Amino acid sequence: MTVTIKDVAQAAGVSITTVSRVLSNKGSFYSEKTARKVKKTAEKLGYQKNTAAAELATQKSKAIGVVINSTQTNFSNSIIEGIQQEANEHDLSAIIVYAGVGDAQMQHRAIQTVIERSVKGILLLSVDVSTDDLALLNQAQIPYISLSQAFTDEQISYISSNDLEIGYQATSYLLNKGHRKIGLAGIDVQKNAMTGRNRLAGYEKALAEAGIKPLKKWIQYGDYSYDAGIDAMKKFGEHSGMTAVVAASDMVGIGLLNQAHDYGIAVPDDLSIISIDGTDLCKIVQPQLTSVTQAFFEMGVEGVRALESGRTTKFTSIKIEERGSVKPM
Amino acid sequence: MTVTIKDVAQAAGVSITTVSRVLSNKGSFYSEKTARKVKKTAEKLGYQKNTAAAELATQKSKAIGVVINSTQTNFSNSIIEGIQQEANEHDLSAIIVYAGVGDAQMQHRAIQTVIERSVKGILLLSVDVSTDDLALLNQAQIPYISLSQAFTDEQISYISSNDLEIGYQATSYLLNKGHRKIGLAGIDVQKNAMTGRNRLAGYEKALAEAGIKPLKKWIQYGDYSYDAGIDAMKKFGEHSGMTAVVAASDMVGIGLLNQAHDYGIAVPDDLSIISIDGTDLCKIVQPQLTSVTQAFFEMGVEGVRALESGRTTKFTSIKIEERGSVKPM
DNA sequence: GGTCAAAAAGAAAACGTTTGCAATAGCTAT
DNA sequence: ATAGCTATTGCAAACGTTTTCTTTTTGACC
Repeated sequence: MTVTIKDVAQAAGVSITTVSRVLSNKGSFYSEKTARKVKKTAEKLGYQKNTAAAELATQKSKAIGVVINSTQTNFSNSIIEGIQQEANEHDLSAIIVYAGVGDAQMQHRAIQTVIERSVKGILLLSVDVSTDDLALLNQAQIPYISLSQAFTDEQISYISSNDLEIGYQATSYLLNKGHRKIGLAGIDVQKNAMTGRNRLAGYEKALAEAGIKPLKKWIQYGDYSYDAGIDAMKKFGEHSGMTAVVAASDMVGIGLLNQAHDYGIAVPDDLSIISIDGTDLCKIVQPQLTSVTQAFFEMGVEGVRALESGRTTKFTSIKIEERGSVKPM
Repeated sequence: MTVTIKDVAQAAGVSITTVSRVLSNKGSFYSEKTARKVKKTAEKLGYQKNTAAAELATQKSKAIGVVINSTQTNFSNSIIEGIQQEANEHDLSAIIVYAGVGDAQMQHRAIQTVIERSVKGILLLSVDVSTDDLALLNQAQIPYISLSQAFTDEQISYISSNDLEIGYQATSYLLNKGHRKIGLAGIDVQKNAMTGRNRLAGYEKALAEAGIKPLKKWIQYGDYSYDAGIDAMKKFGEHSGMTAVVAASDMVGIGLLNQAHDYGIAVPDDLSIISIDGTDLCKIVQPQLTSVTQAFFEMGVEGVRALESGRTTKFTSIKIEERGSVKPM
């Protein structure tokens, strides 16, 4: 029923070898004339390549697997776009599979799926790799890279922002604006990924350098979500005495913003907020959120490049974008 | 290097047939004892199935292809989650390919990619199918369904909201609240998809039933984006006389909201806004946006069900969610 | 026209599964 | 013990490509 290379060969009056060579552009093993003929009949017959067969024959895949944790989706789109663009460049296709949210079993299964498709490399998007996952990954002999999250475990390569630097710069920025009582909201320090712990370390470092010891209540943990922002603000309370907060993500920043609004705390007049991520969300709230912006698109691009060229551990750039949510003391 | 079914067979002292049957759970063609033995050796050797080979042999795929237009990404996540959940249910995996934004060639190529992987079905997410795409799709003999967008072309099955009804209900809701001068912002009526035209028709129908003929300037076209919302509000101007607007999407709604804010127009006191989509974005702006909420997750679920069961054209439910952006006259 | 190298084309094996069919082993009923 | 089952196992072909190795064709040169 489906038309194969064989049908094309027959119709064009050549061997399947020739058809294969023409259709996969294998240099100059054929004449221009036959090439034209083959291409035309292929077109006419509506031939579609069978990737499964090709990959089986060549023993290599033209696909990269992307495993994505669907929780923090507001920046993963940018990463995926970066991946997609660079993949196109290398004539690769991306197979994206969702790992659910916080479901260890589903996540394991997602990894399994891409491995079984014997992709040439795996990109892990905000995936909190477990020991089991790691074992599976290593056994499969397929290169993999974590995107946007760093791990202590030496064997996990990653491409991400330098989270310590993020925490440090965000906090320093506020210090430079004259703030002294600075909070940190929404970070998660329980995960395998180092993200939360590193940002916290950066925050503490900047504060320490300024001779400030943060009160315990200045630091509110959470899962980077909008609700975590709301909760953090509630924990801070209406009269915290704090003048500025570093939000662990844009969503946390917005949660903070809205709860502050409910409390009648004006941003940035009464409270300054700087959020981490710098996605488009920052621009659609009022006031717009000043942010430490990460280079998500670039992470995607660099991810596939690293897969192509061998492993690399690398930080992507960050920059502070000033909008309207921070005011000097 | 990679361990195959053959290695497992050898190590376990059985034929590859038996291994194949055990590992793919083919009923009771083997004894419990051998099954255990095979499974154990497979595990020990770190065997991973080669999906390409399996799909080639069975002539059928356990994957569905999802082609997604990356523009309107704020609701596609929900759809994808629905797809993913239902796919898991059916032991299917989803291959997601991005079609870029408004790049006809890249879109065509994305469709090509999933076809070449001979998936068992294709889901098109907010893809504005062109004539060329359609030809390709039809020729491939693979069932496909458009999600979230309907087309006039009879041959394109779709699962989406009833856009006429959306426009009608949104407008009627405002009419019931006593509004008379009602605008419509951000719709696109140029595309192949009927979305924009249907919503416009619903809007006009509701107005007509109330005996109102909309002024030309009440209707502002756009591409469903945040900027389209900003632009629309600018076109409306500071003194439009309108008391309510239907926004073509949440992003448009937020654009409207912010530009209104800049003009010193209070929402909902001076202007009511109802937006179409009802994603989480509605809840993170101030005031929260009242919306006609679409069942995106359900679209995803129904999409893979339809692919499993044969084609269906079907509308998913919509409902109005009252939040803070509409006020009775 | 004959020689020879280069270019073009083809035959066949290989990739790792699944599966129809054949073969064997293990029973039960005689 | 034997025929006749059934439950289990194995052989070998098939899936649609790619690629190595051979063979054929072409055409440039004398």
